[in-house]
Amino acid sequence: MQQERRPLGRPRQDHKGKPTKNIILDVATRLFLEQGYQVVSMDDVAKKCGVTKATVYYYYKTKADLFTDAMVQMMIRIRKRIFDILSADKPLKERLLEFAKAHLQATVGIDIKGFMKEAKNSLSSEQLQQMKETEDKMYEVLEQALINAMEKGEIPKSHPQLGAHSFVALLTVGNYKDADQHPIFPSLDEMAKQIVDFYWNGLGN
Amino acid sequence: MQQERRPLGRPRQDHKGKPTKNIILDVATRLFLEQGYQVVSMDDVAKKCGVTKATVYYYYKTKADLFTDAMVQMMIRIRKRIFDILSADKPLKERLLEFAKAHLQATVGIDIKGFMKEAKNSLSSEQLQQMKETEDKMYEVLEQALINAMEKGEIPKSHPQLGAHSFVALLTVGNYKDADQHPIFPSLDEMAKQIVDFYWNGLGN
Amino acid sequence: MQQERRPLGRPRQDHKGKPTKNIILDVATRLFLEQGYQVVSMDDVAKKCGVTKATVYYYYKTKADLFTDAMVQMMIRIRKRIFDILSADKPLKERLLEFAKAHLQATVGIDIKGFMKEAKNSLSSEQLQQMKETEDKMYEVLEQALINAMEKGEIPKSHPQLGAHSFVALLTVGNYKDADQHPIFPSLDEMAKQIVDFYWNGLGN
Amino acid sequence: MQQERRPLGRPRQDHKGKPTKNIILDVATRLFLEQGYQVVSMDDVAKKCGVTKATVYYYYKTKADLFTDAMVQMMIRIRKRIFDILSADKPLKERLLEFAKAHLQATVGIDIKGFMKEAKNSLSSEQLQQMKETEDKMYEVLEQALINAMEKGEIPKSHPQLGAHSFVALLTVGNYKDADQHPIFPSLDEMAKQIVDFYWNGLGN
DNA sequence: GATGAATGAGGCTTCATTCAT
DNA sequence: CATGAATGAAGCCTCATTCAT
Repeated sequence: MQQERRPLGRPRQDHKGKPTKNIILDVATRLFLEQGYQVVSMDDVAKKCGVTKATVYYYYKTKADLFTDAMVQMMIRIRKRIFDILSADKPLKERLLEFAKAHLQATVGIDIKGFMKEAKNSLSSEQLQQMKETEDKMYEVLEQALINAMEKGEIPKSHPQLGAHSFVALLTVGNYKDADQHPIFPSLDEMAKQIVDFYWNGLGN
Repeated sequence: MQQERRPLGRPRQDHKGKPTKNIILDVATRLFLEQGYQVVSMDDVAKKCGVTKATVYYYYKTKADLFTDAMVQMMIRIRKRIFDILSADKPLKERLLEFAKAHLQATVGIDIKGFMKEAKNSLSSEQLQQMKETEDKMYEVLEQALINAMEKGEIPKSHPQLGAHSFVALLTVGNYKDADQHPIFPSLDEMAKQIVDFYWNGLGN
Repeated sequence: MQQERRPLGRPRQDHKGKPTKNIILDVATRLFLEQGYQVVSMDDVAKKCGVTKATVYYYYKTKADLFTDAMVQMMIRIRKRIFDILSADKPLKERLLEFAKAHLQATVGIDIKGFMKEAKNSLSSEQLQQMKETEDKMYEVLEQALINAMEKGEIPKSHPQLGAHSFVALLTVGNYKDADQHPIFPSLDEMAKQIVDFYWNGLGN
Repeated sequence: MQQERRPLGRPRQDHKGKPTKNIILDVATRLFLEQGYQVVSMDDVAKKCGVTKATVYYYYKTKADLFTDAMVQMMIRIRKRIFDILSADKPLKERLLEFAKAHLQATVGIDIKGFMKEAKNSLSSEQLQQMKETEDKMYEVLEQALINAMEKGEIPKSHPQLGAHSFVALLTVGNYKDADQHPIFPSLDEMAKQIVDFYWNGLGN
């Protein structure tokens, strides 16, 4: 239950102690996020884990299963982190700023839509459904925070679902780099601040 | 060893009007947008075109070439459409609304970032660069419209690049559907209006 | 999308004795020698082995790998046989005669030069180097026998490397057949004798 | 992408006045000798000639035809050169030395045996026969020179066919390079001299 | 003469998946 | 638990060849 606290810096290759199934899931998550569903092969996962393909299949019946589990678990973890950040006893704007910073620091941009399009032909409808539902729950956390803020009069009443999705959509702007690899703002903090300011205006404040 | 005679060669000119190369490019564009780079096979493209794989390779030396050309040409077309819409002699907000409607009507969400991540290991750096540059030019059209509006005092001065990317990012919200396949707003027009309103506030108006 | 169930997987152990990898290597060696690198396809090899292409790739990552291993192992075997023949306690000329007979009986003419030219664009430089070195070691065995004979005064002192290569070159004459399929001498033994006599003179005896 | 750009400024090989068919044959000969039958494609030949594949097919009905013609014409040219060299009014040994030098200077080692093995599955039996016959005629020139020398008492009487083939076989030693790319003798002239000396002894002189 | 367009066949390689051990 | 061995399917790409123009 207790999520291990990640020290700052890179996650290392060091799979000591962890049960094999967890190693596989972690490695798979990272690979899928970095390269996409199709490009990552079961053998890639196995090799990075230091086991054989057959072992991966021992834990996950199909690649689609592994992918679904990886994405779902990841979204659950993200939801928890979002929840923690948004539960702090601070003004909403400050909480959103922290949310933005955390999201932009994550090396991977979580583009569920993109992943779903790529995998849509390979996943069963149950699996797609399961991912969709987990994704929805992620957004609900943010929605709820907006609803609470509206009820407390911290922000004007408006469509909370639109608000939640807009915020996450705006965050993707932070990952943009132009043809010369320059991001829109040089520092992550500046980027986060600008996005939140823009968003805050958009909410009607 | 005897060679068998086979009925090969150029079939009688089958003039349906469009040159084969264009057919291929159009079909490929559609398939790539719908399913992503990896999932679409050269054979898929060929079959949908009613030609053989070899014919596709006659016009495009590699799958990466076909993909790059498809994406670049598409972005050029989109840029033209954006330019036309934004060149109208109307208040900016109305032009943006039209932009939004047009974009949401297009069956495809143009998620260049997602495509690039998926294809990044398959494309040459020249190809990636070419796509990036074309993408930048797309955004520049919107940026320029924002700059003009700022100079005319139609909107407050702010970071036009951020503004351009934010707008496009917000549009993606329009494609969202929840686990029950419900979009955030039932009608496209309503969706577009809400997004533009939100955006308009974000610009500081 | 539903995956179909297929009856794949490891078939019941079909122990004919030789491990599959050895079968593949042996068959590949024979095919490459008979037909050359380019003409032999991985599928040819697989079919002659009674396995599928994928099985061949399970043991050899590329065709070039399979070829290199096949040629190297073969040259090592040949070197051993040459060594055995030349190690006998007999006059050099008799040993050379036996060498010649053995070589002419072998169905394959070992034309490393030819193989290398054909494969040179397909092999990595490491692979070419490995083959070259193994080839050199083959010749060294014959060189050493010549050096020993020179030291014992059995033949006049001369350039042993030239001597070794000349002998092998002369042996290729034995495989010549004219347009009517007639060899130069009707019997192998006669052919061998004539070549060795010619060679023996050439050495200056 | 546009790929026109044909009309002006093509830095192509300058095949001046020669008729197209000759250009094709010359280019094909060179390519086949350098790389072998299988590796050279009709398109390779066409491109090096500055024409299209269809043009090559206009002159040669099949690749096997082109190959056969190329090889046969080449062997005829070689036969002429051998004939010229061997017709000089000099002692046989000197003529052989010149033969050897000329052969070793030619960039390509003419290994008909190797070519035939590689092409054997692709050529018709008529084509194989034709090449064989032309090859035989090449050797006959040398045979005849040996016969004449025997009749003049310049060399002992022996089997002229064996003598001819042995000489050509020995010449291949001149092209050998070890794993470090060192030939047996550093200079071509020295190599030729050593080979001819060895051969001369072999003839029984 | 020469070419542009097209094709069927086939070659190399990868991959998800299976199953006996 | 874990793996080694195997496979069918499919994907990318090349090539000899053909034929209308």
